[in-house]
Parts: sequence; structure tokens; C-alpha cells
Amino acid sequence: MTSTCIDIRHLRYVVAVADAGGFRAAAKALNIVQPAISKSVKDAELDLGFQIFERSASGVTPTLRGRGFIDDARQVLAQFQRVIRASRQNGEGTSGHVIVGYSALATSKQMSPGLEAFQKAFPRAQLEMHNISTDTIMQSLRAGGIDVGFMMSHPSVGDPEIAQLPVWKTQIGIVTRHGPTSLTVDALREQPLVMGVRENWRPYRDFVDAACLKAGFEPRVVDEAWDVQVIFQRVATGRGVTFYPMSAAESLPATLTVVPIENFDAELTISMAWSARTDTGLLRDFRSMFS
Amino acid sequence: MTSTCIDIRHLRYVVAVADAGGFRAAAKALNIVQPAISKSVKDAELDLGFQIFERSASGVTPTLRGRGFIDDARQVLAQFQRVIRASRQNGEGTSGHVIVGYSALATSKQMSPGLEAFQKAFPRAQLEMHNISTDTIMQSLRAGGIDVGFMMSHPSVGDPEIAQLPVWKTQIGIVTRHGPTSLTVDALREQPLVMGVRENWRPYRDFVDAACLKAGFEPRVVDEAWDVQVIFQRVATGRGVTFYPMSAAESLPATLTVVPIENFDAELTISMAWSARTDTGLLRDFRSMFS
DNA sequence: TCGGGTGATCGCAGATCGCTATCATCTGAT
DNA sequence: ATCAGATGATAGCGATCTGCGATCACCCGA
Repeated sequence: MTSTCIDIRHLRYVVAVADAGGFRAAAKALNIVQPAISKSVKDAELDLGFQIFERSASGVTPTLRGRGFIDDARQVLAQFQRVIRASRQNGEGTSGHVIVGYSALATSKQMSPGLEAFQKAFPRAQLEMHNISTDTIMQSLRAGGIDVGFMMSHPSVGDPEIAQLPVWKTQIGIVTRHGPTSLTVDALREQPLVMGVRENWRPYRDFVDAACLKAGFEPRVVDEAWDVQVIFQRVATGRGVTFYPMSAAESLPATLTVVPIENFDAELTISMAWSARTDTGLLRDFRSMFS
Repeated sequence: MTSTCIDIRHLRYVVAVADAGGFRAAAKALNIVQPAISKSVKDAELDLGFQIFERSASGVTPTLRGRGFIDDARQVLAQFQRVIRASRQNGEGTSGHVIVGYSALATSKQMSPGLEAFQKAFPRAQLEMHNISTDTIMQSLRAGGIDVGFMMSHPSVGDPEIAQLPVWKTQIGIVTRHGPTSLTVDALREQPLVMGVRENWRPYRDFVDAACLKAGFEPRVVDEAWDVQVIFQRVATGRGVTFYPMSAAESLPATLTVVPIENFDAELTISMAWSARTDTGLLRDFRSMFS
């Protein structure tokens, strides 16, 4: 009877199993073999005194108590990793650490004043910016991987644990390579579109679909890409045009411009989001820069 | 060159070294040998990329960057341990966990209504009560070992990171075994006293000293004990009497009574304290039960 | 100068972790 | 009904790591 106390590794594996939905899938994600996962999870369950997962021949499902533990483990893991990361990056004499996740749609000059004000007010604090998708922002907020996110607000991203505050609004425009100064809905109707894949751009795609429906047409998507850079590249090579917030004009490649669409009602709201659970002191100071 | 990623064990050892003030002392505290500590700390420093401790022949002192890391490590460690502990104790379907530390002086019927209201409002939350000294409360609050503390408020326990809120006041009385209904200062002047050792009762001893000085005498302490139970036991065997808050009357052994002192101005304020950093959702709900 | 304190280094034994191979079981398509 | 393919569990083995003991190098104070 070796007491094998629980370890970060156990948490990592348990969370991986929960995320992957199975032992084998988790093993593949972690680049180790399945029996190692089996043993670790079993040891953890032995140490905790209860079953974390209900095993079946078609994967695993967390038990009731397991679900709570997994949520907690996510938090611990995120905090652990951020401390290591922050310490590695921290220079001499810095203190404090805020991790920001922002969707590509939120890239904008509206964000800069707040960031600069924060860095001026807290020069010893470290600000870490990550460009990630809206869905990933929500996940990371819940898990504690990021402290605050900037992204499009949308009913589908509602979550009682996550607080949101609208910070600015912007109209949707069209990104093209030859620069008209504006576009009519009729001109837009038959335009071939390049858009982000639904898997990674779900709320934005839904929003665009709704806006087009209201304008009386169905978007003709001829190409999809995972990343915003790839979308812009495709637009630049003439595959089509794409919808994009007017506020993100500055972040476009030099060869592209974003132009307004006449009589097209599509106003996007960009919100700041944070987890109600991890709302600590420095983070509150950060938020105050945007309100 | 094995990449030996940082682990909870590394954090544990680093914090232990910081607390013990040396590698050998930390080893003794952890019941392992010193070379194991040496290696772990070295591995951690290698992984982090900077020196955590400045070694000298007379012990170690944390470097500037080391201090920051140690503080963070304390938090991670505390959160880690609490998750494991909470999960082990959690019954089916509980969620949420609040750890309360309270000084012996704060034991009182004034605390109960708030606790009961909280448990009624959040029946699924787990409430963990720990009886610890005022100094330990402050340390644990900073390190994240407890969420909220009840203790005597006193200027010497001031700390910018720790928020405090007075929750009740009480006069100091005298605990004796034969029960007079009250005591005069003159009768008190020559009484032999049993008190808590300064090391563990510093703020309270300072407070009592000041009160006696104001009343015009110096307390004659004939016996000191570490624990409140031992103090009461000594009082019960007739070694002397002791000062104690009137509000804690209910927690006295049956053979002892606490009586007021005439014309003795010694009002103690009991405060609720919490860390501004770890002020999360459920904790705020807990606090609201007391204000 | 030397004893007692500090941390660092080296070699060894036991424990741990991950890998390979295999098993028991369930699911679902044929 | 059956069989291929999926699931997780188990056993044995080798590489690695952790902790132990003995020892070293150093510094401070008597």
C-alpha cells in the first residue's frame, strides 16, 4: 500500500480525460499511452476516495462528485501554469500579471487606450495578450486560463459565471482588395464570400447569417478558413470578400480595406468578459480602465 | 539533460525553504534529507530560469524575483491542497467551499447567526472551521489557506492586502473558578494571572498590557500556556485567573465563569478579515451574512 | 586555528512512470 | 447471431526519478 499522494500530473490527466471524453483520446492528446492514464486516474480516485469517472464501453462520463473535482482541478492547473509562466517571463522587479484573451474581431484602436492606461498606472504589472477565438475565450475564462476577454457579445455566449460589459459598438463592413468607398446591399448579394469556419467562428457566423437574412439574402460562402490571417490572404488573392467590423480597420493588411455597406443594419457589440469567481484586486483595476 | 518539469513537489519545497529560512531546516520540517531539497530547488531554478534563493553560509534569503515566485507558489499550494481536501470531504452533490479561521477570542454566540444564515442560504456549500491564532490567521489569509478569519482587530495586524470589518465589540472580563459577580480593579491588581504565551498571543497580550497600564498596574503573570484549553485548565486548578472577552462566556468550561471588572476600560473589537486578492463570489456571499 | 554551521555533490536503493502486450467487455454493423 | 472495432483494465519490464547516506567545500565565530 503505497500512499501515492495526488500530484499536478494526476490533475492534468483527469482534466485531459474529461476534455477528451475518454482514456484513449486523452492519452493521444497527451502523447502518452492509455494504460498510464488508467493508472493515474485510478490512483487519484483511490486517494480522493470516490469515483471520478463512470466507465463504460463507449467512453467515460464524470460522476456528480467528479464534475466538481474536475472544475476545481481546472482552476488549480490554470493557476499553476500561469504562475510558472509568469515567473519565467517576469523581469526583475515586476509584480502582478493579467492575461487578456481577445478575439480577432475585437482587435481595434478602441482597446489601446485602456491597455496603455493600465500599463501606465501599473508599470510593474505584466500584461499578456493572447489572440484566441470567442469560444476559447469563454472556456479559458471558466478554467482560469485567462483573466479577461474581449470579444463580440451575443446571447449564445451567455453564462451566469461570466460577467460581461459592453465596451464599444461597431458596424460591420466588407473587406475587399480594390477599394470602393462603400457598397450597396445589392452589390453585396452576389459577392463570393470568404469566412471563418463555423467550428471556430460560430457566434460571428450566426450573427452574419442573421444580418444577411434581415437584408433579404443568403450569404454565398465560397471558401472557409480557420484563421483570420488566412481569410485575409484569400481575400487578397481575389477568392472573394469578407465581413469584418469597421472598428478593426487598423489591423487589416495594407492591401485590403474595409468599407461600409449602405442600408445594412449589422451593429456588433464588443464586450469585456471576466469570470465572477476569479475577480481579484489587480484585475478589477484593469477593468476600471475600460469603464 | 532531462527537462524535469516543475511539479507541486517543487513548490512545496521552495515554500518550505522560504518558511524555514534554510535548506536543512526545511528538510527537517518535511521529514526528508537536505540533499533532496537542494536538488529540487536547483531543478526549479533551472526550469524557471532564475535564482530563487541567494545562498550564503548563514542560511538563504530569497532574491527579488524569488520573493514573487514564493508568494505565488504559496497561493497555488494552498489552492491545490484545499481542492484535494474539499473533494475528499465533499459529500454527494455539494459544491462550494469556505474555510474560516477564528481566534479563540472570537468564539462567541455573535458568530453563530451568520454561520447559520450562510448554511441555510447555501446548503450545498461546505463550511470548514479552524481554530487558529491571530498571527496564523493573518498568514493563512495571505497564503490562501483560509478564506476569512475572525479575530481581534488591532493596529498591529494592519495589512494593505487584508481587508477588515469590525463585526462586534465586547468588554474584557476575568475568568475565575469561584464565581463572584464582578471584580474591582483593586481586587484584580494582585491577582496571579495565567495568560497565553506571547509568541502565539501577541496582539492580545499587548492589548491586555495596555489596558492594565491604563488602569494603573502591571499584570502579574505567574503562568503561560500555548493553548486556550490549557489556560482554562490552569485557571480551574487554581493557578490564577485570566482575562477573556465577555462575549466568549458560552465557550467556557462549566466550572469557570467570566465576570466583568468594574471601572476597567478594555473593549475588544472582533473583526472579520479576508484577503482582497482572493475575494471570490461565494466568499462575498458569506461576508454579506455578517454585515 | 578549529569546531559548528551552511549548502552542494556523488553513488546507490527503492519507488514511480510510461511502454508493450494482452485481456475482458461492450457496441454496432453485417 | 456474429464478428470487427471500440472501450478501459491489467501485468511485466525498463528507464527515470526521488530520497538517503556519506562526503565535500565553504564561511563564520570562538
